[in-house]
Amino acid sequence: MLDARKRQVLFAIVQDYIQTAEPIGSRTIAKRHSLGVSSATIRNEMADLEELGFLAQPHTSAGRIPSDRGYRFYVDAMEVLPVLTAVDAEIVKRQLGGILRGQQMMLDALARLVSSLTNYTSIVIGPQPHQARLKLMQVIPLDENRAVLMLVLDTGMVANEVITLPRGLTMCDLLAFCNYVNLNLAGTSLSKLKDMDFEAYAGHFHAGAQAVEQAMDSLIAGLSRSEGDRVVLGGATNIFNQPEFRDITKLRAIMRVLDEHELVLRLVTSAPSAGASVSIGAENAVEGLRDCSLITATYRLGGGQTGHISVLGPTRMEYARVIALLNYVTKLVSQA
Amino acid sequence: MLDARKRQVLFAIVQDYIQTAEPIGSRTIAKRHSLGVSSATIRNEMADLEELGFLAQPHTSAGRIPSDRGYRFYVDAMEVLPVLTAVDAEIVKRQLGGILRGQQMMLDALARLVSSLTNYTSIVIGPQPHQARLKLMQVIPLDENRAVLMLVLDTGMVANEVITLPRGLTMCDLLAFCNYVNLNLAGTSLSKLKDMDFEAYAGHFHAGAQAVEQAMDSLIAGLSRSEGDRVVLGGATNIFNQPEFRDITKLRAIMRVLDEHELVLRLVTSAPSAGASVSIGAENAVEGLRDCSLITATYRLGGGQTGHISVLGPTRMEYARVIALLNYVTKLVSQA
DNA sequence: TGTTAGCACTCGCCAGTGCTGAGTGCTAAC
DNA sequence: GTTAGCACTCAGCACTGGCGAGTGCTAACA
Repeated sequence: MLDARKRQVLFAIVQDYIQTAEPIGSRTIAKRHSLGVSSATIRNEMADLEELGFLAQPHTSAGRIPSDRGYRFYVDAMEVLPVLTAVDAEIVKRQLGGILRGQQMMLDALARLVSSLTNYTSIVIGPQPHQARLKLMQVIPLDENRAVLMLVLDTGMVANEVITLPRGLTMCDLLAFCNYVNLNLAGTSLSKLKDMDFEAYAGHFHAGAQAVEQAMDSLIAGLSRSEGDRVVLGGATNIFNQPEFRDITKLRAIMRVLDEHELVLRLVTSAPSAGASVSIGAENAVEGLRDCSLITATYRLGGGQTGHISVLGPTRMEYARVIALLNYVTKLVSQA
Repeated sequence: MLDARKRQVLFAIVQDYIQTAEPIGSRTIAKRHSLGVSSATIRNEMADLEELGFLAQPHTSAGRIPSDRGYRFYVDAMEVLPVLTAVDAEIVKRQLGGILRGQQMMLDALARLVSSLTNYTSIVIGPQPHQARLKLMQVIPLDENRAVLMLVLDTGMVANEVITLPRGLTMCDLLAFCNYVNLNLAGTSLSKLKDMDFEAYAGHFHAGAQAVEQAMDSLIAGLSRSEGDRVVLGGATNIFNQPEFRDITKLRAIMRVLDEHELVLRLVTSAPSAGASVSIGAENAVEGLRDCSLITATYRLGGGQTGHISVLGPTRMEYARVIALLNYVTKLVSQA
């Protein structure tokens, strides 16, 4: 597609621009990278690359910057997976060890780790136990008319809610209902539970059936939400440090996107799940991320649960390093 | 302290500046507020007010803007509590009703409500059950070597964690430990539990005592964290809309403060808890909030639990409206 | 004694100007 | 195919003068 020298020139520009955030001129390349040709030759190559759509010129007499397509070519050309420096790997291993030792995975600690290592904003999506099934329901009386309702899934996930007994519903009734659920619904999948009508099950109470129905719905909703809504951001303020976002309107657009967790969830989970996937600039479906790149990697826990870790930065992103990092982190998380 | 006309002039400037965010000139006041005197007289008053420290002049030939002290005087002078407009009250009542109906208080829904009504950033601090006591410990086996450990407090708060049985620790041992805890530690306060050494209690197991100790510590830490770490932000991006924060460095300073939840917690909880407390500009101990005002109100649930709702905005804030709103919201929350 | 009109003065803002330097594209020579 | 040289372009910067909003001061007035 591109001859060897064009690739060298393109890669030189991408790498320099990632470092400096300044348009790169032909003389700069001739000096900093020893390609063995003069700046004039590089100028010709650059003109060709621009015509092919790999480079862009902010204005007539400025240097060139990579276009989205240029970055795309650069990323695709990294046929060998970029490797992590030993230092980075050591840091990750040590810190991640601490995070994973606790039985519960701390999504926010994970997000913080990734963002502090990359200096970009990180997005962590918690695992979604699609196949989770009801293990046990429990009622724990607190006093005469309050009790904790509790649902436990076989994945170990727990939802609980305090219920105040409405008139006509006794603690005994509630315990009976609980027994009934345990006898008949243990092993039912979360998605089936979601569609279930508990008012019918609770129907043999004289009153208070709706209250029970309402509480159960809320519990199940809580469980399914804590399934999908597990979007955690890390280092959102790192965006402020990028010179391309010194313009406040761009910043605002990005922040607005990050605020909408459902949107973020869709964006991240729609990435192909093999290895680290990169979407550059306008490749992002969302208008506000037109100047951003998103790198997403997937981790897999036992039991078919999967989650994602993403890094959001400007298109001028340290692709190699971030990809290496995400691959490493997801590998370690998956092994835990 | 200030004669009637000086107060009128000061209040006029504060109110106009809150609306326009532009320095206010003497002619503007003479026209918009019918004080019955000419702009020249107002100029004299303004010069006096500046000398007294209530006003400031961005540069020689600009209008005046209120200083921190000016805002402070304005706020203190609202001896009658500002009232909420009927429209606002209606919105709050309807929306808050929905939020409070669910048994668990949804802190983030609350934060969203307050920020959407005020167009500022809101900070909600969840209730801290200082006096919470252990109600019950439970072990729910999931399979041969995994179980959910669960602690329930008398407030209805629940913490749970999946534990994988280490070598030498059987499910029976774990259940025995659980019984032991229930017999001996029910009714113990959370703060005491925090200092407790469970390894000793679990000591009659041949092995696995540390694993239990570790899990218990993590559970208790989780409970005390979900006690205090319940800092929820709403509408953080609203700050972007304020013209005074078009400068990105100020914005960054504020965001950095908001990112540190412990700092925010200290800041908000240190406010005097009677009514709505206002801290203006440099009154905020934190450097980054030098240009902000923070209005904090406290809500009280049953059982001595208290929490806070704050609104963070520029010093040029709609004090009256926000104070009225916070008073109303905290009243409704406290009644629920 | 307080209030007011008038006037000179200040200063931010804006548009226009000229200069500089970085970088390009083209051409002719190697 | 490569290179040196040169004319050209254009953003950025500093400087300028005019405009307008607003002030402070003074002298006259009630």
